[in-house]
Formats: sequence, C-alpha cells, structure tokens
Amino acid sequence: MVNDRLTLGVASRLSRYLQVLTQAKRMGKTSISSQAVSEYTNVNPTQIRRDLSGFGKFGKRGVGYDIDMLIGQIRKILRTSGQHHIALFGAGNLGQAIASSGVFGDHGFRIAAMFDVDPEKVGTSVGDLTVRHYTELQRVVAEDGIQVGVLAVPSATAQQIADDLVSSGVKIIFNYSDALLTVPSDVTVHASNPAVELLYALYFYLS
Amino acid sequence: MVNDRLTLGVASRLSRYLQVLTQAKRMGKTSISSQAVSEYTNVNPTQIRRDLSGFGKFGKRGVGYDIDMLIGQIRKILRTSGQHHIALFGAGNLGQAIASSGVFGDHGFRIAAMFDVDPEKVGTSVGDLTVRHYTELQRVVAEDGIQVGVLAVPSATAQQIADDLVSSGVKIIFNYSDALLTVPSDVTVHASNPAVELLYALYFYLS
DNA sequence: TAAGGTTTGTGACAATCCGTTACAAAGGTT
DNA sequence: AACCTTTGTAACGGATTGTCACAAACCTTA
Repeated sequence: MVNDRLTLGVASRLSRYLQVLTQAKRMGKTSISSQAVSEYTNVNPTQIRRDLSGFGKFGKRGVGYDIDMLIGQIRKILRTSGQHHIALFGAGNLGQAIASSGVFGDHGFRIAAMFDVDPEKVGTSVGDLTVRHYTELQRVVAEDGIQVGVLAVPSATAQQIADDLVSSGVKIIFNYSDALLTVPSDVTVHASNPAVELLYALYFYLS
Repeated sequence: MVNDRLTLGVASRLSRYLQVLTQAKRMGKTSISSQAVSEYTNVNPTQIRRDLSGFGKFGKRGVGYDIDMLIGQIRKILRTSGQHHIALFGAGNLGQAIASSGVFGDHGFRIAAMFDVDPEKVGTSVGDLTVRHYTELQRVVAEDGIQVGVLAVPSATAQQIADDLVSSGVKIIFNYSDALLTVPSDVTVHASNPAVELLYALYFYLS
C-alpha cells in the first residue's frame, strides 16, 4: 500500500500543494492549515487532509501543518527529494527568464547547462551559467547526467532538438514552443500553454 | 443539457484538445483522429469521442476530425470564440517573451497593453506594443475593456498590482511570479509553476 | 461494384475517485 | 476548566472514468 504508485489525481494534487507551500514559505509563513491550502488550490480541505494522512500524520491538531516539514514530506512522497539536472535550450527572452527565475532551484532542479546556436549568444553569461553551443549537447548530457530538457526555442527547431535529446537518452522534455513534438512512447513531453489555461479559467468566469 | 455548465473535467480536457489541435494546425495538418489526439494528451480515445459527441457530431467516420472545424466548435463550447483583452505587467525577459510569442493571439486573446514602472522601459516598443507606465492602469483597463491581467513581475510587486487590478474591476489574474496572492473570492488567480509540473512528470517517470 | 480496413458515435457496466457529513482526539487560548 | 480550532478518519452516495463492444459511415483498392 505505502509503496503503491500514486494515482494521477493524488500526484497532481500533491504537486499543487507543494506549489502553494513553497509560495507560502517564501511569504514568510511557517505553518498553514488545510483550510488555507484549500483556498489557494480549490481542493476540498477534507480531501487535502485525506491525501496527506495516507502517508503519515504530518499535522498538529488545532494548529495546522509545519510548512517546511510538509514540503519535505511531499517531496519524499513524490520521490523527488534529490537533485535533478536539467538542460535549457534557447537563450532568448524566455530562456533567460527561466534561467534567472529561481523557480526550478526552489524545487531541487539545477539548470546544469544552457544552449543556443546563435554565435552572438554562445559564450555569454546568464546568471551563473555560460551559454554553450548546441553541438556540445551529447557530451554535456552524458557528463552532467541531464534528465530533463527544457525547450525555449522557436517551433521550427524544436523537433530537431527533441530528436537529439532522445538519442542522448533524455526521457523527459518540457516544451515551451508551439511545435507538436513526435517522440518514442517511452519519452514524456510536457507542453504548457498559458493561453489554453486562460481559456479554461475564462470559461468558469463567464458562466 | 446542452446549456449546462461544463464539469471541471470536461472543460479541462477540451482545453487540452484545443492546445493539441492548435499545434497540429500549425504543423500543417488538416485532420486528426481521436487516436492521435489521445497520444498527445494521454486521454483515452473513447473519452475524447464521448466528450465531443455530447455537443454534436463533429467527426467523419473512417476519417477523423477536421481540425479547423473542431477548433471552432470547441471554442464555441467553451464560449471563448470572441476577442478577449489582456494586460501584461512587466516588460522584463518574461514579459517580452510573452508579448512576442503569439500563443495568446492564436487563441483569440489580444494583448491590449503592456506596463512597467522602469523609466528605461516605458515608451519602448515590444512587438507592436508600446510599454506604458503603470500609473495608466486604471484608465486603460476601463477604456480597453481589459478582462485579464498577466503578472510577469518580481514577487515583491505582484500583490500591489493584483490589488490595483481588483479595484479596477479585473476578475482574472494570471500570476507568473512566486508570490502567493490574496484576492477577494470572486477573483480567480491562476498560477503556473513549471517546476511543479516537472516534479509531477518526473514522478511518473521514476516509478 | 465489392470487399476490407479505419474511425466515429454510442451504449453498458464496473471500478475508481471525490465531495460531503460527521465526529472524536489533540492542541492552543483565555 | 471551558472553549475554540484543526487534524485524522470513517462512511456513504454521486459523479466521473476506463473498458469492452459494435453498428454505421467513410475511404481505398482491387
């Protein structure tokens, strides 16, 4: 039971809790109730407590949950407590925004390398990273144990990079481009489109 | 029945289909099967057909769905066929990336205005937008019928902007900062954190 | 024209998930 | 000691989803 695979629903909710907890921590809070988490996630408070109590008794009755502790516990449950290495492709506006934002760092991801093909950009620094030329991909993936590739490039080049990542053994691709990527079935592509999320939000506002 | 509110699940899946359809269209495809959509969304093909068939017979047996037509139908179902106006806050890397990306345009959103407080940035052009000073917020929201505010600003200033948006009557906020925003209950905040989505993807890869 | 393959639209059913209500136990506050 | 808050947990009913199944419609090819 304890070692069971989480269901999609539970894993997705735990991730959302993690997001709120991280934000709350950043705002200086040290403890939070299921009721408060509920307000930020729109997940029923009983559901939240049930999700958590399946893995242990993390809260204090009458008080709530210690934020640091709960973040640690959820990371353990999601088995993502360790360090993970990601490679970022594209040193344009989006790439630079991602590299300098710290969102990945907060969750145990290290941006181990940043690539571009533009000779103007290769060699420059973004935060504490130096932009490398795309031809180093294969070597860097192997040497730095890259597990995730993040694509912040024009759609026209996205598929090529995806192919190269796949042949280097990367199994998770995060695609910010508009391209529809074709990959082998053991590779996960995660695409995120703010406009579509907005449509979804808008629907519930309009009705 | 037809005029019923969509459930969360249906609306969320329809949005995902829309994303894939838009990408597929951009790749030059004109028609797509439920099987193909399933591969990109990880939603069961039967589920997809059932989601759609609740609103009409959009497909051709033996062929699939015409992409343009289906995009139109889903927009109608989501009641987001019209033009919606959004205001973008922050002309830094992320703000510029969003403004020049076209993702919003593809889905019927028009970035009507872009704000910053940095005197160096105010007055400059990003794409076909001119960065305006933040003090114009209230007037622009009223004049241009802004329905959505997108926050691409440092966390420290996010809450202030949210407050000002709320008092101008904006009910939907898209928050890219790390801040945990407090808003009245009739205002929707949508926060998107790539790192958290990555954790979620990673879990299923690791197990 | 006929045969064969593909894909939609749809029904039925079981399994799972989720929201809700309820309540005791534990902690804090006054 | 009395009271309030919040967790942990059980029970139940409803809603959603995955799966199997199959006819009808469309395309391709012989």
